[in-house]
Amino acid sequence: MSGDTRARILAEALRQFAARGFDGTTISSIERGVGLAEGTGSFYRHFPSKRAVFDAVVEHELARLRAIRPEREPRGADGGTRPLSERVADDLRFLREVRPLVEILIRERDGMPHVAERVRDVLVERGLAGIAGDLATCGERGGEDPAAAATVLLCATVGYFLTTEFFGELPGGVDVERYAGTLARLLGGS
Amino acid sequence: MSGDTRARILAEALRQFAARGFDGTTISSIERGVGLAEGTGSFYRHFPSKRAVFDAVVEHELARLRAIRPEREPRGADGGTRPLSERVADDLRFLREVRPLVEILIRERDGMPHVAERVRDVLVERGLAGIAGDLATCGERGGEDPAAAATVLLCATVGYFLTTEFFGELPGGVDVERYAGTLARLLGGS
DNA sequence: GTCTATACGACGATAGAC
DNA sequence: GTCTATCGTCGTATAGAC
Repeated sequence: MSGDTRARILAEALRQFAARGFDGTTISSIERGVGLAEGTGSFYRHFPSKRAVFDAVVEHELARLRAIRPEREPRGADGGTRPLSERVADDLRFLREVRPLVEILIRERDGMPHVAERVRDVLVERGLAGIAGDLATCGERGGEDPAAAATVLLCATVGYFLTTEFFGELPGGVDVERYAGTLARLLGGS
Repeated sequence: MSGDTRARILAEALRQFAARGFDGTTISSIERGVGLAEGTGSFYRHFPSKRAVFDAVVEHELARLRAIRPEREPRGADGGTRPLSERVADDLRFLREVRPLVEILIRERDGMPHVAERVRDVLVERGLAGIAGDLATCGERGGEDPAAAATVLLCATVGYFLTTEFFGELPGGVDVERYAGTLARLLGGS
């Protein structure tokens, strides 16, 4: 039960960094969160510094997200191209998993530009490439400017996620399925 | 030159709160930013506490944004309905003005839920209502679900803003005009 | 591996001279 | 209205007993 204290610190630190930021999180509050006595330096038996646990949290999250990122243009045997609306719904589910790291990135992106770049790589770069592929393999109209249409698809997806997560429920209460369906329809997919 | 120290503190505090957050901003750094000697309590001759200047900054920004928010469904004499793409570009220009307050809101939204609600009102609520009006007055197709189409328009606009501001340049380098034009075309507007 | 105790610095805030 | 000086508190981190 005590051998995995390091892992419990990692999970607790992720929660607190995402909720209250780096400065708003204290060693004492992490200790309390994992059941250690507050104010004692027991934390330091597992990590050498606050910054060290922060870096470890980011690395751990990046590795986890790379593992669960939805596959684009599946190379599997089925080969069937799923409707665009289902792919948008996939992306929105994936974005929910990314939320803690995005929360950390938004608060702490100054002073950690390398992390910003790696998150950007996982989310934006691969997202756009995959979305452009979606539009192509679906054979849908991208209009006269398919590259810009792919950008619209990406921004509309990320925008729905950020707006609902950071500003609360959307007016009109458009849920994920309805949103994904409408977006796909506007882009010409089913 | 010294009578407006209070106003200079307000402007400097806005900059620092947006760039480094509430905790990351110190009274000393504000004093230094406005030319006062660092570490002296001169700040306190103008505001009673750090929290007080924070609240004043938020109020000041909210008032400024309400004043410059782009008018929807103009009641002016011209009466001409501008193309949807120009309205999207208007919104994106407005969002650039909102950036400091959004930056503050994203970092500090816990512990100031009333502010989150007021910003949400200025941006999302009125934004959606105005956008729905845009779609209606433009007489464009919203597809089979005009309300959801309006939500897509809003999220695509906010998403472009947040993605470029927080994650840097978009891959493919789609600029504002190209993005606004493509988005309007997909929604059926010119 | 967890505790007691503490050193050290940073920051918010106040008192009071000028 | 700005400065000098200082108090109190909190947070990171370390030393060392158990």
